Amino acid sequence: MVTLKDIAREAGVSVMMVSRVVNRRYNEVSQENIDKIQAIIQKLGYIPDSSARSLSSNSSKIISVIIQGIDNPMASPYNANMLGHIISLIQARGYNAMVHFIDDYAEVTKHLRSWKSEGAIFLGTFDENIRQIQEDNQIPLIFTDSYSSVRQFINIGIDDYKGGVLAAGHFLKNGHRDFAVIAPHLHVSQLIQQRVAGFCDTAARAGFAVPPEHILEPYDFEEATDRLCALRGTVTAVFAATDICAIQLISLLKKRGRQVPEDYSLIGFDNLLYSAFSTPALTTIAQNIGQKARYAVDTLFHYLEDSSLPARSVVLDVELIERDSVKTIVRPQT
Amino acid sequence: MVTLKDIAREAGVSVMMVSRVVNRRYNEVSQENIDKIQAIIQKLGYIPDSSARSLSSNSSKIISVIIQGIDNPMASPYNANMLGHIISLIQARGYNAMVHFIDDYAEVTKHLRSWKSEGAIFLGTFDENIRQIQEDNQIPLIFTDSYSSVRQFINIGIDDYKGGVLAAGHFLKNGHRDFAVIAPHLHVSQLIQQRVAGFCDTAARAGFAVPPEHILEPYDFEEATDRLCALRGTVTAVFAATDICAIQLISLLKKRGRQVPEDYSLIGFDNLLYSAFSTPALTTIAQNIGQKARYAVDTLFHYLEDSSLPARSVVLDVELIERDSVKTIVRPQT
DNA sequence: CTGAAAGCGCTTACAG
DNA sequence: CTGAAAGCGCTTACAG
Repeated sequence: MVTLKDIAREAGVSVMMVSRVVNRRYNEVSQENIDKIQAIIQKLGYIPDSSARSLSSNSSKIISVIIQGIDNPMASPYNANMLGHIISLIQARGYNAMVHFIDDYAEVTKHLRSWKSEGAIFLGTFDENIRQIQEDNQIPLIFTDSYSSVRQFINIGIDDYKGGVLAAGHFLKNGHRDFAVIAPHLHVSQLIQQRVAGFCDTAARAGFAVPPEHILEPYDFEEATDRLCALRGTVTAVFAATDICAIQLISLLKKRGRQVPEDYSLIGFDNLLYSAFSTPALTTIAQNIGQKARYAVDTLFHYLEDSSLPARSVVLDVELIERDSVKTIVRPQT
Repeated sequence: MVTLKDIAREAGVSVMMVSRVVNRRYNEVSQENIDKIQAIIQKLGYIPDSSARSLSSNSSKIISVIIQGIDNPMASPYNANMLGHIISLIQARGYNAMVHFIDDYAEVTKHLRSWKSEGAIFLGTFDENIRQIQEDNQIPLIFTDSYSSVRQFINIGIDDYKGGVLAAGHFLKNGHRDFAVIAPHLHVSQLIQQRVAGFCDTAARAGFAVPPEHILEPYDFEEATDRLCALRGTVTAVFAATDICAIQLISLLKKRGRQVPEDYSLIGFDNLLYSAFSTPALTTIAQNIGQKARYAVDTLFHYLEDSSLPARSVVLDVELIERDSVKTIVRPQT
């Protein structure tokens, strides 16, 4: 292994001179030495040892991405996309990305500390543990899509409530009055709760409240589809709180002889790539995942540069993407 | 920050004693000291410094996952899934996963060396650079889905050729004779070439060779769909070398007024989650991504434990999953 | 079972 | 512009 010492010996200078050149502190070194040392670095293929650097300078150049769930959270295209963008952006800034799948929040601290992570970005629902995580780790922590009563925390999220409002509004505009909601993880995820609340509040305000038994939290999608089909009355419109849920629903309804949008109109949430390719193409609430990732990383580096800044959260906008999964019901004049 | 020294002072023992306890070398320490030291570790919330450990012991406990492409390679559900499984498995063994998106293979060495990665798993097409990467890095390197003329390299792949054979066989069995192939990255990816070769060889052997102009390498999918529709003759069956390609094709054909399977029968490759939910559900060649990830990680640790083992590659099996995207053509007896 | 010494490869802080 | 010294927090190798 080639070390600073090797370069120094070869160049006939001190280790410090080489260190300065490696770190581009060129104004502290004569041009002659810069040239000589760089040539030798090149020749010997010197690569700095990051762990030594981390130990002595107390800066690791590591950013951790903490993802909730240990059973392949990448099966979610949303997580996969966010992670992909985040890693790209971290790299582009010359930092290294360490990824951790976490179930037990106590693991978070262990991991962040042992590698001296300079900051962390969280994907998933950490709502309950945000306070504790923050107390244990005095580095910039960027949460995404979190809702928490903690006053000071940095969150990059979207306007989930508005998404629900838009979905309900679109159904109402198209003549729908009998609604159902399919909301995975409803009881644990405030994000899902917000989407559902936006939807239900809007429907109720228009005089068409969603009965509680029409709000389904799937145990699995097969079972939820059965429950949906078994609902009394004549539900014509279904709001699925995630696209993954919506896409599977289309296929499962089809298996039961029901068509979207003929039998059920459907609106999803997220605007994943596949939503455009389903049949029918899915009308959905779009969020811009690339933008969200960029905000998360930019915000993190913002705090890395100035840790005294006040905690500032970001709420990104959402919009309705109209495709083919909502049918218009023409009602007789009353 | 709490260090070994702090624990040692508090316990009235040497730093070495604490180090032994931390590393569970219990047979080298009296029970009395074990108990005392563990209690203090607990009380002070000691977390070992990984960079110090890496520097002094020359073992980092880091495994790098190198993924080809810098423009969000996670947009590919295949990559996302593999990465997810791989990270889970690396973690489960008490190692840390560092993820790097790479375009320039020279970056690989820089990254692996600077963090003293103990091993690496590669996703993507590194075929051309495998030899160089291996020469530069004397650690276990596990490639996936690679084809290379390098004699000694470890690859975890699937039987891509057989996948093509199965697809062609299924079409033939269902009465198809006029074929087209859509193969993204055909000219750069030997993996795709294998799939196509298996398909074309089988068709040709049955007397229904695929004309070269029927083998389409898409620039983008819109354009490829146009080219497919414009083909002379009466193509009835299309082999898409990836599911992503197949799913988009279904939707793009529909926009042009052509139905799958009525106008074109279609077989994909990979059996991604969404293949089951497309309309029609996609007949495809299945590979087991979880299994492939497991082999990759198991093989890596195998070599970590005994670096003298000979390079051994693994070829996993594939199978045809019949769904609804292939129609049977009944031909008049001749 | 226990501990003092040296060293991993780098940076910080200082003196010149 | 240059370099000698000390130290980051741990482990290795050795002596007892």
